[in-house]
Amino acid sequence: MKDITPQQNKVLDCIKVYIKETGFPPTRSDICKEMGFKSPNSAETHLRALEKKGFISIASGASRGISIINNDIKEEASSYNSNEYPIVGLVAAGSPTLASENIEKQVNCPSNFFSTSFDYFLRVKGLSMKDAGIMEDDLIAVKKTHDVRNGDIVIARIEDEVTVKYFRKPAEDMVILEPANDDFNDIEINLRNEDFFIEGKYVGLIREN
Amino acid sequence: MKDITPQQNKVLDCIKVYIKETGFPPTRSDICKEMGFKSPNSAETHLRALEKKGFISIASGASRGISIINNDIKEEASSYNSNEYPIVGLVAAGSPTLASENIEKQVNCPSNFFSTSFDYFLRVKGLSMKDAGIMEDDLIAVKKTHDVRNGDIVIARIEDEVTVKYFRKPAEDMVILEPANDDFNDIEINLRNEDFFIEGKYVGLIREN
DNA sequence: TATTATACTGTATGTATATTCAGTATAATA
DNA sequence: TATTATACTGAATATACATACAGTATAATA
Repeated sequence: MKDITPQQNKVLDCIKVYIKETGFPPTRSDICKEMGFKSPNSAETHLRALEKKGFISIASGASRGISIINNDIKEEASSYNSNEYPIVGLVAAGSPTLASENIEKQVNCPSNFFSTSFDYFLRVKGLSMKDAGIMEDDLIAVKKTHDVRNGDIVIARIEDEVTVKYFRKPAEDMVILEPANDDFNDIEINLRNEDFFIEGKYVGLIREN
Repeated sequence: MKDITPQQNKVLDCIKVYIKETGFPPTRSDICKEMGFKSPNSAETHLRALEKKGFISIASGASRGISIINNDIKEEASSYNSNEYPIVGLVAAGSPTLASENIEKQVNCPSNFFSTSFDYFLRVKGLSMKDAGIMEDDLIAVKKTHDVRNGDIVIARIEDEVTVKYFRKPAEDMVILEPANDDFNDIEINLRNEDFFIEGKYVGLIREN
């Protein structure tokens, strides 16, 4: 698809606004009023350009026969790609996080809800991340990844226990998990001795009150 | 609103289908083709009945000037219960909260996302509710209501300032707004002297990281 | 019983509207 | 340099369309 010019974009926007406000598309004359044109042909040529470039379709002969073609993938995703995401509890035993017995329920949520994509929600237990604003029973959106950096809030598994903490790696064989609450202590993990696994990364939070 | 007749409902459906398929509303003649009428006046009288009963509006003089009037209840019940909600900033001046200039953007969110329905998202400024897990730049889901109880987290306006705090009403003419942060002090409001208004109630929270 | 709402056919008409033709001007390509 | 795309004004016109008027018929109210 060819690039839209700034002026054509203005015309396209003005059509969208008109439809949103009135419920039906504008005439050439309506576009002229909105855009300040003095000839209906100004609107006509813009419409033909927008049609040629695939942004709208024009029904021949019909009045107000303009319809917006939604070929913007991102836009389409935002309006229609609403998916079910599982909510899992903080499972103590070393069973797979997403095993069906751990799934509390499925919630409907737009896939692009947070700036980063995510894979599931985790129901938080305890107040170890209180000062980061993560409270008991909050749902945190987790992106499954091993690529985490110092300062990230991670979902980690140590031996059989799953926990949410700040991540810090001061040495090649060492990881420190820091809570955001003075009542809790840092957890030091020696990667040579202990069974340690990064489940994923915290990318967002939802709280129901 | 008066009851719709079966035939009028057919006409209304046919208009909705036409809009969905073409992107613009039908003419009287189009309706005749769809419905099998032989006179444009058949469509006209149905349209006038639908207008009178509040199901559509008809722009006078405009071709295809039909627009469907959404009654909210029906939409919530039928469609994918996914809606656009506005995000508003904490507006200092006494301008209406939902005025377009205050709307940061619209986000798509299932309407039943939180256990309580809500009307808009408010972008939080400051850390006065930190110990309640409400951090700077969080989005709190606000339900517009005046019916708040002691202990609720409310969105209130004092004079020209909007704030989020715990609500307590120890006496008939007094309200105390309590922050959830030791660095902040309670706000006492004398309802007889001060301009005080409850914008709504906190029912949920979303954080993007 | 008279009136009003529903549910149509059929004709007519002014105007709203799409669309073509004729120009002017500028910037970007080939 | 010639050509094409963009960005307009201005006028003309065939037709798409809303809408009024004149009827017919049935069922539901008042």
